[in-house]
Amino acid sequence: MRRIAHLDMDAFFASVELLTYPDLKGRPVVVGGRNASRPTMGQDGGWLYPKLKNYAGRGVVTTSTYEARALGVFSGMGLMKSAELAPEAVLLPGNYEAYRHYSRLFKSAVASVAPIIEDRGIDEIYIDLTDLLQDSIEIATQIKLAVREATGLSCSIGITPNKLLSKIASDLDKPDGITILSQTDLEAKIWPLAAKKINGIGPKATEKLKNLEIHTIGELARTEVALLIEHFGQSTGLWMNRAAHGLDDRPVVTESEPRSISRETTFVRDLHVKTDRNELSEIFTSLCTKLSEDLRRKAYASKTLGVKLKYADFRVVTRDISVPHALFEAADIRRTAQECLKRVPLEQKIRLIGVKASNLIPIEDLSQAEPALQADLPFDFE
DNA sequence: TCTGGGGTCCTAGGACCC
DNA sequence: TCTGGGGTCCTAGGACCC
Repeated sequence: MRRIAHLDMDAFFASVELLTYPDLKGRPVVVGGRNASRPTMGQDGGWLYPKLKNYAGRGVVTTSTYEARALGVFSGMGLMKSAELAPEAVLLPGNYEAYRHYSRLFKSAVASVAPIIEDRGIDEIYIDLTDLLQDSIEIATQIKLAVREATGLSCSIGITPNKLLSKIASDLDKPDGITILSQTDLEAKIWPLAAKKINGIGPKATEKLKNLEIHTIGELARTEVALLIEHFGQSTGLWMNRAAHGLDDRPVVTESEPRSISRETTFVRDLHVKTDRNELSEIFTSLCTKLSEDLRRKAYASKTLGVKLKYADFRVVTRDISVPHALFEAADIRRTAQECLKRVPLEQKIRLIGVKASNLIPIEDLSQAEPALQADLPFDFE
């Protein structure tokens, strides 16, 4: 039997901000907004904080403190809408360098206790505890202490036989909690929960399940697998059934290569190629330059370049193109992405543009004989 | 002035090859 | 003059996650 932990940092971005602004502790605080202003120092040496109600512009809530969540403000919510719910809440712009710094700190603190770690983004990880000797409760306590000593931050931990259950478990006692479950807890602790608590069941699937009168994980577990396959297809249907029974074989993956690297930006106002050509062109070039820098820094070249456009009405289109020789120079990216752009309808106003590199080849593998050079053999020997 | 940015994985049709 | 079955790659879109 495996023993897998899921660790989730509590309100991570907001909590990092509270380290800088400790007097905000206990108040509703929201992180988000691209051009939100930083707090300024007042006459008396105290901080003056910008309020949510004074923000104007595009943008969503990235993280909110538990006090803000109590007012109905959650991640992903538009800032203008959240200002109606919590006008007096403090709004801070994101400081991603600081978040990455604390992310590295907490992950290395965990590694000092339990080294088999799967990265799941900036604020959460899976940990394989199977080969450790101590009780789960002891390990969890030790990990939380190490994280707190390294960062001053709290986290919540779930420990169960697999990733699926641990992800659910870590959410059951938040913030600063520890939840340890075994398969025998399934009926009592997991089945009463909403089906969307299963990682992988999102808004669309939840809606479809609701139409089948399936709301909880228990109801999902008691549904004939044939019915699930009928509505969701073979692989999703089988997976949903297994998930509802708490079954999940996925290993903790400690290393992986990136599949794609991308840059995108939403404009302050919607733009049109006809009237805003120069501005668009400048933004497009700058995205290509940044993407090139990202590729160089991570030491990858790309054989498939793509563009993404979001129209004013939120429709999204993508176009991509594969090239015979992997590239990473800004000028090459710009030229190739331009080819993709030519195939996108541009009659309407645009709110977002993005550039993506996929089919990534590590730069160190690049000097190997290029397949294109060998492709010109005169005969087909088969 | 509702709705960010960076990712992963899956599906599905068509081209092309054997 | 009529019909295979695999396989891979490419492209576009969509669901989902943090």
